[in-house]
Amino acid sequence: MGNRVTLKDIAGKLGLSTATVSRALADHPDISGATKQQVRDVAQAMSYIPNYRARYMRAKHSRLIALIVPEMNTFFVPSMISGINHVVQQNDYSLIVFQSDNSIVQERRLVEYCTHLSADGVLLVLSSETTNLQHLEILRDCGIPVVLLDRTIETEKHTTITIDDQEVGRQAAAYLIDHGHTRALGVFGDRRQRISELRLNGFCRGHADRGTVFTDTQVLRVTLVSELEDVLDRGLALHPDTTAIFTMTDELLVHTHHLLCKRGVRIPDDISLFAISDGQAPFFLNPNITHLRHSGVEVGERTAHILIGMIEHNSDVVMDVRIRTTLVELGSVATRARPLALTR
Amino acid sequence: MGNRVTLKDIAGKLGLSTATVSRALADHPDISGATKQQVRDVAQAMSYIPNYRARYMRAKHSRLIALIVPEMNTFFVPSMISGINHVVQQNDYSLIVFQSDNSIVQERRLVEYCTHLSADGVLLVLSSETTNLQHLEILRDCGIPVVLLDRTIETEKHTTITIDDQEVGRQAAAYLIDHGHTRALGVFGDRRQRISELRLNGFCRGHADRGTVFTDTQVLRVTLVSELEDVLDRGLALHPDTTAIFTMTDELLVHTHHLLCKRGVRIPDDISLFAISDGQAPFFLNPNITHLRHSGVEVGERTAHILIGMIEHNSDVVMDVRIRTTLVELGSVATRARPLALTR
DNA sequence: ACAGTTTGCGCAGACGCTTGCGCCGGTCGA
DNA sequence: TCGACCGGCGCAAGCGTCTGCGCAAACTGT
Repeated sequence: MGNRVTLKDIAGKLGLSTATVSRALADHPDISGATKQQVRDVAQAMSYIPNYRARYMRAKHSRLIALIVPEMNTFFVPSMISGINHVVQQNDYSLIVFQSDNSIVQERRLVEYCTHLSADGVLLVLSSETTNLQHLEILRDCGIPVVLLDRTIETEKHTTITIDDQEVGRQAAAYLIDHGHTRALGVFGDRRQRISELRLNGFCRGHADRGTVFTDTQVLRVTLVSELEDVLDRGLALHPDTTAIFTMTDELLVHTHHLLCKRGVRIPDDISLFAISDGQAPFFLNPNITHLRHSGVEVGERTAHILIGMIEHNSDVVMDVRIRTTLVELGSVATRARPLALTR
Repeated sequence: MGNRVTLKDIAGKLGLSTATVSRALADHPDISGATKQQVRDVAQAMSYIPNYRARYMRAKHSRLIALIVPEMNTFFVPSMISGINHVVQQNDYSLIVFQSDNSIVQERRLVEYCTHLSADGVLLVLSSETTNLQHLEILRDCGIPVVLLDRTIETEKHTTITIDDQEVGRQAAAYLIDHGHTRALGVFGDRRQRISELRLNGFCRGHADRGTVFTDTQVLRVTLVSELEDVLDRGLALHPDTTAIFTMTDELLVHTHHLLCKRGVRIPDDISLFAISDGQAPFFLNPNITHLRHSGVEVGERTAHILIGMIEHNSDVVMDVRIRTTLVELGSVATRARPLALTR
C-alpha cells in the first residue's frame, strides 16, 4: 500500500543497476538517450516518487528552513510569513513554522529541534522572554545559519533584519510635532520587548529634538489589549489637551481607534491618530490612518533572501540590515497651528 | 565544522558498538544502567545531535505535516495556522507551510512535493481554481492521509472540516429578519469559491424560509476589495431603504464597515451590520460587530487532531465534520419593528 | 591492426540510525 | 554439578539514494 516504488524496483524491471537509473533520472551525460527514455517511461508507469529524505543522507542539506515566531498575531506576522514563504518556495526550500508562545523554554527547545531536523537555516523572531542568545550557539556548532528578524536584541554575532525602531519612533514624534501636535499620547507595548523600548525611546528623542516636552504620563503602557481601555481613559483624563495619539503597532492601532470612536472622539478633528503599521489596517479604519509603513512582506522577503544567501554561499558575515519605512499620509492627522508658547 | 557527531563517534570513544549506544540513548531495557549513564555523559560531552532524517529511513514516517493554503489573508488563515500548529507541536510533529497562491498548478505541484518529502499527512485549503480532486490521488497511492478544510468542494473520498456554510448563511438571514431587517444587502466574495456560493445560497434560503423577498440586486459581489466601494454605492443607490448589511468574511466586514463610516452611515442607527467572523475584527470596529463566530483556531485544532488520528491509527474512514458557529451579539444590529406590510 | 580514447553502464560503499538475532558469561534451581 | 535461564552487549543487514571508480565494448586515428 504505502510502500513506495524505489530506484531498485525500476532497475529490476529494466535489468539495469540502481546507479544507472539514478543517473538516468538525473539526466547525467554518462547515460545514453535511449536508456534515459526507457527509465523515464518505466518510472512514470510505476509512478515512482523520489525520496528526498534518503537523498539527503548523502547530500549534506535538507532544503528545509525553519521559522520560529513567538505567536501568530493578526497583523505583522502573517504578512511576514507570506513574504518569507514566497522566496523560500521560489528557491526550492520548504518552510517549517514553529511557535514559541513567547516562552524562552519553548524557543530553546525549538532551536534544538531544528538541529535534529537538520534544517539548512533558521529564521527567528525572539520571544519576549529572551534576553540572551546563548541558545543559538548550538546552531553555530552545527553550521546552521540563523537570521534574527523583527523582534531581536543587541548582538554582534548574528545577522539581524529589523527596522530602525528608534529612528522610526523619532520620525513619528517629529511628524506629529511638525503638524502642530505638541501634546500627544503614545501607546506602547510590553516593556519586556525591546522593540517597545526602542520605539518609545525614539519617540521621546523626537520630542527632545524639537524641544517639546514629553512626560512619562504621556506614555500609555499596554501589555494586554484588555488593559487598553483603562489606560487610555486615564491618559486622556490626565491630559485633556491631547491633540494626537501615536500607536506603535497595528494591534494597538485598531483597538485604540475603536476606543476613540466609542468615546465619540472625531478623528482627526478632535484627536489625530498616527501609527506604525504593516499597511493593511490603516485602510479599513475610518478615516484611513496616516502611518509609517513597515511592510511585513518586505521584511519577510529580504530576510529569506539573506538567509538563503548565507546557506548557499556558506557565508558567515554578520549583517545588521535596517528595512526602510515609508510615510503614508492618509486622513488621520490634522494640521494644527502650533501653540505660541512652547512650554519647556 | 558542520560535521555532526554520530553514534559511531560515541561508540568509538567508549569502545562500544553503535547498536549499544543507540539503545542506551533510547533507554532500552537490555542495556545496563552504568553503560547508559556513560553513554549519556559522553553524548552530552561531545554534544551529540541525533539525525532525525537518518532515523526516518527505517521508521517509515517523517513526523512532518504539510499545510497548503491558497494565501495568507489577514484574518482567518493565521488563527487557523495557530490552532493547527499548537496541536501539531504538542504531538511532536512539525508543520510545514505552503502557499498555492490560488493557483491549481501550484497546488498540484505542492501536493506532489509533499510526497517527495514523505509528509505523514497533508492539510489542504483548496485554491479558488480547484474544481476537482484528481491531484490528490497521488497522496492516496502513497498512503498519505489528507484532510480538506475551510474551503473545499463536494467529495465523498476525503475527510473535510468546514462550517456548514449554507446553514450559517441561513442563520444570518434569519437573525436579521427576526430583528426586523427585511431589506438587507449581502456582501459575498469570489463566485469561484464554493464557500461564497454556499453562504449566499443559505442567505437566500433564510429569506425564503421567512417569506421575505431577496433579489439578485441585493447581492453585492466582490472579488477584489478595491471593487467594494463601487459595488456598495450601487447597491445602496438601488436599495435606499436598506436597513442592514451582511458580510460573509472578516475582510469584507472591515472594508464594508470602513466605507459605511466614510459615508457617514451610523451603525446600527441607520444601517445594521452583521457578519461571519473569526471573532477578532468585531472587537476593534465601532460599534463592536454582532457576528456568527467561526473560530479559526478551533477549526485548526480540530483538523489537526483528526489528521493526527488518521496518521496514527491508519484509519481511512471519511468524515465530514461541521464546526459549530456561535452567535455573538454585540452592538451592530438594531431591532426594528417589522414593517406591517410584508411584501410577497 | 593496434594503441588510445570515448561511451555506457555496474560495483560497492557511504550517509546515520535501528533492530532481529545470536553470543557469552554468570546466576539460579534441583 | 549440570542444565536452564537471563542480563548485557555486538554483528550485520537494511532504509533509498548517490557517486568515485573501474570495466568492457565501441570507436577514433594512424
